[in-house]
Amino acid sequence: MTLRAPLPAAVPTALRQRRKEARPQELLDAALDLFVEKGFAATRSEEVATRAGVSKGTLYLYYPSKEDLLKEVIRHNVVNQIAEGMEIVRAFEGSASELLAYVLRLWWERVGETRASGILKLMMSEVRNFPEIAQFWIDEVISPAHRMIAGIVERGIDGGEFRPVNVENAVHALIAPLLFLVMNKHSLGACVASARLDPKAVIDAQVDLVLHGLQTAAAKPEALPARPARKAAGSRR
Amino acid sequence: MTLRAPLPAAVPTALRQRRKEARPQELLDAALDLFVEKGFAATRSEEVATRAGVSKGTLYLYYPSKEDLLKEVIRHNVVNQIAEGMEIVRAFEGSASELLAYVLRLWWERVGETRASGILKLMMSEVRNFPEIAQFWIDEVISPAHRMIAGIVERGIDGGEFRPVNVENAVHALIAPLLFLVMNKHSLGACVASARLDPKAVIDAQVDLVLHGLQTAAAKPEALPARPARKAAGSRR
Amino acid sequence: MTLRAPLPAAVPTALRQRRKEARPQELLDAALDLFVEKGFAATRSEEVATRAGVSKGTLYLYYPSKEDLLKEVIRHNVVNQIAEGMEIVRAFEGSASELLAYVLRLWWERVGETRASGILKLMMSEVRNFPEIAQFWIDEVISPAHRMIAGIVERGIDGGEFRPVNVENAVHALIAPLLFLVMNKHSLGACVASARLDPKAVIDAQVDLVLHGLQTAAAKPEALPARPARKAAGSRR
Amino acid sequence: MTLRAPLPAAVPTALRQRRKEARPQELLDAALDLFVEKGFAATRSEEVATRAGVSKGTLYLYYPSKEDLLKEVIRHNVVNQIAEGMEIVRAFEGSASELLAYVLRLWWERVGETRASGILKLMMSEVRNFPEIAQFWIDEVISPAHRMIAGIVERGIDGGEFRPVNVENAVHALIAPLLFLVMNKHSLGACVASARLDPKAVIDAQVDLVLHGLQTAAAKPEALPARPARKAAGSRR
DNA sequence: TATGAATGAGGTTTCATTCAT
DNA sequence: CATGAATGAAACCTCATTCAT
Repeated sequence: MTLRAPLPAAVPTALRQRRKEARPQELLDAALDLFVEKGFAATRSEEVATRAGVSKGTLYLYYPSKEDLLKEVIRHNVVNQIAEGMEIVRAFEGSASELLAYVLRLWWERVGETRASGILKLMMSEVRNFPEIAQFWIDEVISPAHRMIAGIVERGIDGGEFRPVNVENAVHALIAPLLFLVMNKHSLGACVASARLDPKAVIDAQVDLVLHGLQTAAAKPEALPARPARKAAGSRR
Repeated sequence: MTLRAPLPAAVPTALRQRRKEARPQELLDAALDLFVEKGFAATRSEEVATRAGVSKGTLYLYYPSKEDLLKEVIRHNVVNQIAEGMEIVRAFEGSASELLAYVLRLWWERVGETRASGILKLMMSEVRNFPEIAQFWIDEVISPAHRMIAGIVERGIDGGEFRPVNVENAVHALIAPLLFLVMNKHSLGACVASARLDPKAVIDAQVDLVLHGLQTAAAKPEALPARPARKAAGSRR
Repeated sequence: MTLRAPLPAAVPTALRQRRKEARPQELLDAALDLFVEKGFAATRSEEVATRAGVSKGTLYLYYPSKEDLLKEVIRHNVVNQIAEGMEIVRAFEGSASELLAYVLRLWWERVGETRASGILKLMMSEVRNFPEIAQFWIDEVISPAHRMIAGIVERGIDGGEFRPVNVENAVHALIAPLLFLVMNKHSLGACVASARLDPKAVIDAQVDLVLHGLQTAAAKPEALPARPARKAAGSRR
Repeated sequence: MTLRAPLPAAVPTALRQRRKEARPQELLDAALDLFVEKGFAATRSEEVATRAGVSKGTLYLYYPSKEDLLKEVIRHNVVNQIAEGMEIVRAFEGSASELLAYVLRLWWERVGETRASGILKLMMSEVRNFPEIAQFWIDEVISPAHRMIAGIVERGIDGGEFRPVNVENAVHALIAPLLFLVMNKHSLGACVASARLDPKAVIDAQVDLVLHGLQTAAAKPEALPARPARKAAGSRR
């Protein structure tokens, strides 16, 4: 929670200009962090301003109300996350198993590890107070993401690589651990060091497990080409 | 989420007595529902009182502050959930696969479907504001639950029924969809009908998938004795 | 601007009860005084509360917003002022001249001299900011009052006591000085002692003048039976 | 109340020059309009600037504070209104009745109909918040105006044209309807079309009525030479 | 015990004013 | 001179908590 010191009296033009243009982004970032950390209602708008290095009044120069700020935070952190993913999926040439493993890991690097992952927690925690956001979220995030994962699973089934499972449920099984990791990162894991999970390990294990579960007997051997499956070893607790 | 009508003017003594004894439970239930629905900060203590059918002042006769109420809500909804589960696991005589399937489904019926599931969402949303709860939650819920599931997985591995996977990660893979379902139930699924998942189907699919992933080749055929594995059929979207 | 001292810690029941019932009236009175004195926008809601002897919060227990308070102030001070006047007019048995003189003087005593007269200034100053009040004001005050005065003038014309002037304009001529006195009372007259008018004298003079102007030659002599017309004397400045 | 469009990108020097010199007047006009319409406290200084076609900062280059702006608005709209009137009165050669009728009608044309009339409403509404203005207003407006009207009335009495009434009160009776019209114009009449009065008709009627009331029997017939007295006829409502 | 009127600290938002450009 | 981004005091309003009954 590094609080930036208040602006010195005189700021050179160049810097002022740069800051002005950066303001919206800085405010949105500060707001996202705080909303995720403390919840929307428990975050004071002045805190957001202070963390972004401006005064209370300045925040209201950019966003007309705290609620508008929330909506903008969501809108801003949602765009185009999916489009890019779609492209990657389309271009990928390997097996469905490889693609799934790749996509899940990539998502963690691009979203899970970044500040944007907080949006997930924010939505989980706050949608019920802002139901008009729900549909937007479904249309922009949930549906495209489902379609993308579903496409991969279908590709695997069609190519004989996966068992003919119910696609929708397989999608849930693949998405659930990502959500699990994000929630851990932004709740318990943020409070208690010992509760913190190792995301990459969990994802690898999940990929291993689910692919094992999805694959037909014939496809099994090549299951996880990228990284060797971790054996239980002594860490079993 | 039964909203009780305001008390009629004259309440027979017997009923009054009964209600008086039920007060704490009613207050805790009302508080849980509202905290889960709107978040702790966004819930007014008067709302809790009103939903429990008492006046604002009465709430403070039972709980000295809103924060104490929150803690009591959590404490109250956490006790004994685990002990019982442990007993069931110990007594179970079938295969590890059967036991896992049984435990997951049972948990959904006993917790997921009940008001108590909200505690999970509550913790996800609020721990960071009440870090002193975190350790309690870990000690009373996370650790025992992990140990319980881990015990089953280990039993399966030791008995040659499961591959020798990393137990901890397998536990996460098994728990994640439960969390996924609970979060869905209490966030998006509560706003948008079309986003609502069918929990039993998701759990079945998850059990199917993960057991497939866990089991050694030899154990495969009997995977899901209780219910037939759902085939993808035309529902694949 | 006598500020009542804050309530002592313990107030006996009887008094508490009495005060609670009196609250709305006390708040409306305080609000009226302050809105008239400083204007709506320049009056802080806490001032209203303090002048009524309660805290800020209490004000909001009775009126959900400052604007609602204003509307209630207006509504409350407008009712039934007119109905009573109508009755008096109907029952009056003397000449139209006498009735006019009587009604104008009575209005000053019943309204002009009381706190309620401030409503007039309030309306003058604030209607444009609350146009939805305008029609209410016209329907409840302006129109009935006009009809009442017009009735008297018509009675005088029909009875040959007054010249056949345009009734509507005569009404304006009769009402204007009342407004003039009210505005004086609540603006300049409230600031500068020397600017303060003697309302009764002004009304008498106005009655004298307008009746002289209205009356036919035949009716003249009895013009002002109640009080002798003031001669200019030396006070002419 | 001409709302000026925002300045085009490039303004020819000549025009810019002209505008620059006109700035103070434009700002004062905008301020007067807004203060009259919304009240001093409810008018934001940015609105004034915008209506005058300049930026917020520019306003402060001309007037050091909103309150100073108000005072300047008043001072500016008050000067010389009176001096001119005095001259007219001195030069007038007709009867006192004619002069009164002329002066009242002239005032309406020169002040009542113009933006400057708003100053009256502004004073009524705001003096109590700015008592230091009160004396200025009395000295510059009230007293001279009274003296002027009083002079005419006295001239009439001295010449045997008017009855020897109390001059001061006669002055009030003559001024009241002007105030009445101004208040109507700037309050109810500005909100509700049906409440709008016809100022010239009201003034004529008032002149008619009061002259009738003032004049001695001998002077009566010539009462209103300029315009025919309006008969009640069917318009009596 | 139960009530609900009252309180006032604290949050959201506005806006007069400043100042670097 | 003119601009408009930035400030922060101050206004409106909320709500956790108290307390007399």
